[in-house]
Order: sequence, then structure tokens, then C-alpha cells
Amino acid sequence: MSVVESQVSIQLPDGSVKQFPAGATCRDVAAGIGAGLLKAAVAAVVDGVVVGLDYVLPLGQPVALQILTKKDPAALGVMRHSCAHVMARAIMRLRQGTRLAFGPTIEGGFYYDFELAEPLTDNDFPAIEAEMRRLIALDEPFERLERSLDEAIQLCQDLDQPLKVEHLQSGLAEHEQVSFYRQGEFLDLCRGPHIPSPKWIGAFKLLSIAGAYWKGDQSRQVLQRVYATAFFTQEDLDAHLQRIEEAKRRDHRVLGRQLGLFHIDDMVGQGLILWTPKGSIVRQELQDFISQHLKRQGYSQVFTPHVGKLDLYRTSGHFPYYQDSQYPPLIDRDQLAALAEEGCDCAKLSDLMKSGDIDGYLLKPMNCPHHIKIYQSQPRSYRELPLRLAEFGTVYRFEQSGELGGLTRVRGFTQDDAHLFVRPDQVADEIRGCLELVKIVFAAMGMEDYHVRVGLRDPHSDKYVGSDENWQQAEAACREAAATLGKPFSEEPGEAAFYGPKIDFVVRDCIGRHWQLGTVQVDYNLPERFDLSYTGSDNRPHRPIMIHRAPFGSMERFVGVLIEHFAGVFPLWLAPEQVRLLTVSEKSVDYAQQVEAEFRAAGLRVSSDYRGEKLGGKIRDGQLEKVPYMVIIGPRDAEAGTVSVRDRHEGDLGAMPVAAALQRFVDEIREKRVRQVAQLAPPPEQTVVANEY
RNA sequence: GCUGCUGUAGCUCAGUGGUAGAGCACUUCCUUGGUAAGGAAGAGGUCAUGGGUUCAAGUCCCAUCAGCAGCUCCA
Repeated sequence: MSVVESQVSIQLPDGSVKQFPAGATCRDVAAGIGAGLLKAAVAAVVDGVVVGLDYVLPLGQPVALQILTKKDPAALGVMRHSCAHVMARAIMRLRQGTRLAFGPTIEGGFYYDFELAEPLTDNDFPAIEAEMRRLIALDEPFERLERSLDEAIQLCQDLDQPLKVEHLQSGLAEHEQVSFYRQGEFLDLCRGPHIPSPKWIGAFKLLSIAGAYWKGDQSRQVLQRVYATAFFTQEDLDAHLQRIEEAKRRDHRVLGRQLGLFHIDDMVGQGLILWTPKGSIVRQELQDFISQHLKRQGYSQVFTPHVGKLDLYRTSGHFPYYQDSQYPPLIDRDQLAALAEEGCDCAKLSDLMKSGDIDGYLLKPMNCPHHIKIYQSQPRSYRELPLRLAEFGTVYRFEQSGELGGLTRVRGFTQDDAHLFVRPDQVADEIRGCLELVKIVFAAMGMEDYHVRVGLRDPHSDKYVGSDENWQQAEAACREAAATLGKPFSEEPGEAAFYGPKIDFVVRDCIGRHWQLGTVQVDYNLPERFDLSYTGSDNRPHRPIMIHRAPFGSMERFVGVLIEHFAGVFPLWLAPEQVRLLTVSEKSVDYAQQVEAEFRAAGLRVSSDYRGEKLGGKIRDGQLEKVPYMVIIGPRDAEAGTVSVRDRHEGDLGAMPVAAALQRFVDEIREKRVRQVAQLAPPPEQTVVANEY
């Protein structure tokens, strides 16, 4: 063995190379660099992999090594996972017989899944937190143990941890060696890495409790998941909790009620949105905006009904493929009566419906079948294509009750839908046109924070319709078009629609949830199912290709996301109430009414506050109701023919002639100016370290 | 759909098995004022719904409905 091979050789981030004797750990390296670094060291990165300080460095070839301190985003992830161990240890001490599942680091914190005889509630949090604080104060080190697979299985059996045993036998069966981490009496199967000791856990808090299926499988038992977070300092934790509070305040469900934008009523039904006058204005402005662009791009507006016969959806595939997520069909009254007469039970009825032996109507789950029938209503020539049919079409889907919430997941919603019937040579251009529209919409809202996802077929699933060849063509077309966007995009198998691949636009809301908004989908299958054709220049029939697209997704979801995006402060052109007139006292009401009439005649959405309140109180009310402009009118204004304009963002702008104020408002509306997008302070950076097997 | 929590005035929320509460909003009166809360009085309730326990239930138990968090799903 040469000298080089019997030594550890490392390269530090500054490029310098150092040698250490065999068996050296990352801690030894830190110590070799300096006592200060040794004291500050939390973990290390070796050749790009985050490891603990006790990691024994390999002999031979030099490795890149970086010591992590709490300033490094990856260190936060390591510490949080260690805190998850402390939490699990505390719960096991408080609850005998607790079975451990998984406890990874996630964005913003960590969780741990448990199987317990008696469920935990958040009333248990103080006791758990107190026990955790006690355990942290003991400052016992995290100690790594390596075991062979068989030893590990035996160990977990001895520890009475059946979930860990199962995981070792199934998920980790191909591993020869696995690792455990010990802290005091607590021993847990874990890949690591961990912080050296819990003294690094500066501040933590248990946040919530929820159910989660074992291994994410709906057919397995439900475990209890405890969510929590941890930071190196109390200040960071406080800031984090403050961000959560701030995010709650701009939740569209909260703002929607405060600002009177929409209402959901038990008597109408779950997930069915009632648009109030104010919310309707926002929606109508958006629809008008998109309609303008549709006209420019050569779309034809159509209207179709809310129901269609079952056969239509049998042909399209919606009824057989997605029965569970549809409202049950509406059945012909006489047919139903006749069946009842025969003593037909519900199960039989359901079978008859499936087999097509009785007919009925379905609340439409999608608009495409209706649009297809418009296409088919007359013979089509290649000269007519592309035919672009657009509709603000309302569709109904019976989403699982646990999924519903606010405007973002509902049972009835209106898509800004369109279907393009195109020749093969037009597909690429038309997809690009659709993407262009999406870009226009997002740019108009000042929405920069979205990502593009190309949804492909899951090769292992059989939920898709159509030939392999069609799918390959369509997927290639989507990839190609997405590449022209100039934004990085991800390819995600399993995210395709059942009839074709798609390009989705995904945004994040204020509490970190991701929502799919706009979508563009290429479809070779529905044209085939409906036997669509057009006459080509060769005077022979050809099959068109369909493109489904909805740049807003649905009006409901889009408005919900917009409420949060603007934190309820809409740009002037969208604001339900654009200008509010406030009188300084009742002496100025007559003049204010003249101004009000003038503003209204110019098309502004004006309201007035002529109450006998003091001006400060009226301003406060207007500000809380997020009115973009308040126009204050007092005796001085009546005298001079002016108004005093108060801008929600900038405050008092001073007195100006009525015409000047009007011009300002009209210009801002015409330009659809977006003046301010609400930003939440960014959280401290954390790299999520994969610390679960 | 699953697990857990919650449901009291329009809103935000107190409420110990024994007479239903507060703040804000609302109505009326007083106040007539210049850029984030002037004062007073009044009105407002089937304590989500349906059962049960109890002399007595907003409070304890069960079911249903709905909301929230998460899981699973999302054409």
C-alpha cells in the first residue's frame, strides 16, 4: 500500500488540499483547521453529500470537503431532523408502546409519523415540548451505529418497532448495511446525518397534528403525523411564526369574507361558489380582458349547455373513466318511474347506467365534448382550420369532500376554456399561440413566480386512452413547445390527462400550497373517439388534432390565487370599488355628489361615505376595506373646484382639479397598471436534507 | 374518502352541568370635523342539526352536517 492510499486526502472549498491519517473524521478536519471552526461545526459536505461530523473519511482519492456551520442552509435541515428525533424520543417517553414510522425534514420544518394506541391531540403539545426541552438540556450526543440488514431487523424486532421491521424487509431489502442513531435510551433506524448534540436546537415548536397513511398508501393504516419546526435561534422561530400569521391574514378565504367577494352556503352545497357583486366585478373584468385577447388571436366564442347525454360522455370516455368524481347522472323521470315499478334497486340502476341500458344526462365534467359536437355540426375543410372554439364554460366535478376549500378546490367552476381543432402541420404554432396567451395573462398580473410542468404519461398505468404512437407524437410536441417558452420546465410522468400530455402552469399561494392554473393539452385521442375529420387539399378525409387550453385554469381558482397574490389590494382596473368619496363634514355633501356623478359618468366604480363620522374614521375604514383611492372633499375643495386624492399606497397626494384626478384614475385603469404585489418576507434558506432511507 | 381538531350575535372570540357574554360591525341620537378609531343609547341568539344522559345541557355522550390541518385524489 502506498503512502497516498493509506492517508485521507481532502480538498477544502478554497482549493487547498490537506492530508490526514487513516480513520480521520470530518470533526478531525474541522479541528485541524481551527478551534473556532470545530466549535461552530454542525455537519459537513463530502463530495456533495451532507454527512455528520463523525463521518470517517475514505482513503485514497482526494474528496471535496466543506464544514457546515449554522449559516449554511443544509445545516438547518440536519438540525431539524435531529429535532425530529428528540420529538420522537419525548413522545415515546410520554406514551409507552409508540411505534415509529418516518420523520423527515420538509420545507420549513419537519414531521414524524407515529402509530399510537391513544391519539395525540394538540393538548399534548405543552407536555411534549417540556419533555423535549428537558432532553435537549441533557445534551446527550447523537451516536451513529452501523448494522447489517439482518442485525437491524432483529434489533427493530427487539425494540418492538414493527413498522421499521417492515420497512427494512421491503424498502431496504437491497441494503447490506444500515445505520441507527442513538441518543440516550432512544434508538432509531435512520440514514442521518445528525448534529453532534441537541445543543444546536436553539428553538422549536410543535405546529399541528394530522393523519397520514403508512407509506402514503390509502389502503394502509392511518398514522398520526406531528408537524413541527426548529431554528438555530429564537428570533428566527419568532419570525417564522409571524410569517405564518401574516400568511393567514391574506388567505383568500379570510379576505374573501372580509371584502365580501364570494360566499359559500351550506344550503347551496359544499364547493359551490356564490359570487357576490364585488367578486363578480373582479371575475367579469378578467373575463373581458381574456376575451379581448381571444378576439385578437382569432378565437370564436361559443355557448353550450351545462348538461349532456350520458352517451356523449361514454363516447368521450369521461363517464366510464371518472365516474367517482362526477355528480350522479340525471335520469329520465318516466324511465326512473318504470324501473321503480319493476322493483329495481340502486345497485341494479347503477349497473344499467354503466352498461348503457338506460340513458340520462350528466352535469358536464368538461366542455370538450360539446365543442367537438359543434365541430361536427357541419363538414369541415382544411381551409377552415385551425378552428378555435372558446367558452367560459362551467363544469361540475364531485371532488372528495376532504379536498374542498375556498375558491381553489370546488365542485362547480368556470374554465376559460377553448378547444382548437388543427391540422398536423399547425400543432406547434398553435401550442405556441396558447403559451403566448398564458404569458400575457401572467405578465398582466405581475405574476413572475410560476413554474412550467410538462405532464407526461405514466408508463406503468393503464388509465390512458389512445395509441402509443399518438402519445409519443403529442409528448414530443409538448416538450418542443415548452422549450420555446424560455423558462425552465420540469417533465413529470404520471401528470398527463387521460387523453393526452399537457403543459401546466403552477403557482404558489401565500401559505406555500401549489396550484395548477393555466394548462395547454395536446389530444390525438378524442378526435379519434368521435371520429372527427376534415377534407384535405387532396380531397380525402383527414383526422384533426385537438388542443385543449385554459390560461386561467378556472375563474374560481384564479381569482382565489389573485386575492392572495395582491393580498386583497387589487390593481385599479380589477378593484370592485375603485374610488370612494369622503366628505370632511356634511356641509360638503352637495359638492361631493356632483363629483360623484361626474366620476360615475366617466365609467369609474365609485362609492361614497357621507356619514357623520370624523374624517380619520372614514379613512381608516376605507383603508381596511382596501379601496385603491379615496377622494376627500371638504369646504376648501368646494370653494376651489378641487378634490384631495388619497392613494392607498402613497397616502395623501394633496388637492387637484377634479379633471386631473379623473384623468389619473382613467389612465391607470386603461393601462391596467399593477402597482404593488404583496410579498411575504422570505424564510431563512434551508436545504432539505434527505435523511430517510 | 381517511385521521385529528373545531362549530356560541354579521365578524373575531370568552363562557366552571344551574338567568346567554365582550369587542368590532349595525340602528338611532348628539357631535360638523382636513388624512388610520369622537360620544351615548339601542337592537341583535333555536349556542350547527338530530338524538341521548341528567331534576337541570351551550357545557357530558352518540350520530349527522359543515369548516380547518394533513393524508389520499385531482379529466
